Amino acid sequence: MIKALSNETRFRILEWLKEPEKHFGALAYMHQGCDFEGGVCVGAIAEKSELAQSVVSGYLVKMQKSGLLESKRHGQFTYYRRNEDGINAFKESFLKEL
Amino acid sequence: MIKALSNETRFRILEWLKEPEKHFGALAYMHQGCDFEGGVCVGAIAEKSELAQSVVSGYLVKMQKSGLLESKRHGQFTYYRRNEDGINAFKESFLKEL
DNA sequence: TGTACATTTCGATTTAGATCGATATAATAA
DNA sequence: TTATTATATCGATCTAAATCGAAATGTACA
Repeated sequence: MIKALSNETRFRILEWLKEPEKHFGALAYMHQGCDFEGGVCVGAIAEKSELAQSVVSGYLVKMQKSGLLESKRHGQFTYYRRNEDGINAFKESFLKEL
Repeated sequence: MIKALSNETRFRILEWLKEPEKHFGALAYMHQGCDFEGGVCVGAIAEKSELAQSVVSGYLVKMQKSGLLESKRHGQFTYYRRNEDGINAFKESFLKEL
């Protein structure tokens, strides 16, 4: 997880996803009431980060595997959002071990 | 600082330095009452990490510049110890931003 | 002063990470 | 079924990190 955070773009993505409505267009993220609130689709994150779509796709997979993000496929879109449980667990172990 | 922590050896060094007396020989670290208590010399850290001394020297410089460690030269030895202020500041900003 | 030892710096090599474009896969819509 | 769009994967290239041994620097001491 530390390695996932050690890249500046990946770090920023995690910040953007704290407030999707502030950083992404209304069509890019899933709204209140849906079954994956706060999730943002890959293309929107790629556009915002100004990196190739393939790069960002790989980043997101990596961040999910490390426990920073969680994802859900919805039709042709894959939505990613913060995995708050994973992040909090990381924070705790970080405070203890460091 | 995140990048400094993203290397496993560097991370372990920081852990070792939490309890120098448990991880290093009595001659390797500075004892209570001296002017740099808890400091461990480069050679001892290099030996423990099983990497070339030149590698570890570079690591320690990097960790100091990032704010994780502080150092003091004492004769021919350079002693390194945790920079608790820097580490705590990092923890705080980490909890807030993440 | 010159030898011994600790540390740092340097140059070279190997490995890992970043990044892209092209292609493959998956889902939708005509 | 075919064309379109979204995402994921692949192969190639370039850059950064890891790592080593050798040489340079700094310090102590005979």
